[in-house]
Amino acid sequence: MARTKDPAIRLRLIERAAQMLRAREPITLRSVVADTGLSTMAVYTYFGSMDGLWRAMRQEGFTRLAARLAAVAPSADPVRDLAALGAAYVSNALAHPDLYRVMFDSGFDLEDPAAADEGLLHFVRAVERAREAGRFPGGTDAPALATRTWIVGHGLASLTAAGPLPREALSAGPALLTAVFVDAGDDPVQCGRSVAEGWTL
Amino acid sequence: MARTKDPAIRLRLIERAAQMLRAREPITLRSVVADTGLSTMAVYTYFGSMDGLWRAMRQEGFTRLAARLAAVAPSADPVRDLAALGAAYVSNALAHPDLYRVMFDSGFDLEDPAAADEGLLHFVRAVERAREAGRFPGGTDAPALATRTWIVGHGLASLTAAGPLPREALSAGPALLTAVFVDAGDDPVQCGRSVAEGWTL
DNA sequence: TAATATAGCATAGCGATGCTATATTAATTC
DNA sequence: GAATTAATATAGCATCGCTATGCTATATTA
Repeated sequence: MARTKDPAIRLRLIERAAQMLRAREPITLRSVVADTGLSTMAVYTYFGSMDGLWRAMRQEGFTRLAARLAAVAPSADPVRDLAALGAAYVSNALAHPDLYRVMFDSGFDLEDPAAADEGLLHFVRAVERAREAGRFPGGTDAPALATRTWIVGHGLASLTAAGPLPREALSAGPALLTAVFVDAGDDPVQCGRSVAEGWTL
Repeated sequence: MARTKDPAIRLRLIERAAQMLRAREPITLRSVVADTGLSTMAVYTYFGSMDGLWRAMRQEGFTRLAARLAAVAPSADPVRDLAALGAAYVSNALAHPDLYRVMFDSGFDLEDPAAADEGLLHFVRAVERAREAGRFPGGTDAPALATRTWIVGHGLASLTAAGPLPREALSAGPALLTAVFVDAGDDPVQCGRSVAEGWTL
């Protein structure tokens, strides 16, 4: 047929763009391909448009987040794990604040929305394990409770990593998670211990 | 001296830009002044740069939000008022999702940051009234508790108005607020009533 | 009241942007 | 090894934000 696309080039462009984003350098059609030996057409071959490149970067952000959440090792205490997941979520946003901001820009259009759902799934599974362990006797279903945890994590991450709140505001994390989990039926004292144990930034 | 700036022109440009933002039309230097009888220089006279116009729009967003929160009439039940403030916050984001997104873009640089603080102050005062009413016997100080409420509100608003969550996710609002307020020491039953009463979208 | 100073305004143009049309190159298939 | 075809390189287009320049209108002053 003809010469084929090289996936490595695609990854190199995404990585380079992410690096420029971190360095707060302007990401333009010509600047991303500069010094790479590639021409501007590479962007259109691999991403269709400049918007496509941004979309791919968002995707990459969610993929990395999912990997970060997957690296949280489940323990015998599922509520501790939930707090650890929340901490990992916020920690990821703090480590890559600009990428985190881009992830939720432009109406959340991704190439593969399932990658974002996969991240939430880690929370859902932890909630289910907590329920099986009898920690959440309340009637709230697992996806709803996982979503509440996500809402808290996103609010905290968004306002501290890419917003007006100072880093000290991160101390609100354990308190908020404890409040949500106790509301779901967990014992206040035990919950406080579990959250404190899991929340490590 | 010379001819003077007309504040009305400034407002007209901001309003027009906000309208184009809502209509999802591209906001460019030339498009904002098109059909207004003004030249492109007007933007630089009144805002210094295109970035200045965006900054002014963010400011306008926070001003409208503050006005919206100020319109929440305090009642005899300060916890109800807190929920009402939260609902007003989310409701404002839902009514102007694009403006809300812009408000938290670009590193949160505003002309007058005090306008944003003023919005938070409504929450702080409501928390103080609740404390005086004996609803929050816990030791958490008012600003911290108000910030927690804001974090929850922003997480909910950000993910539903300008994010991936569907409108049904708004039902998490009362549950989250109740969890936070009960954690602060309020009676669960009374708190549930107050929040349900105040949370009107 | 008339001259002057000055701030706002309109115009034109610059460099840079995202994108596309066209020609060239290189890899695959027969 | 020729034909086919997709990826690449080049050049150019419309438009972007921005600024230099000259003009106009108003406020101050004599």
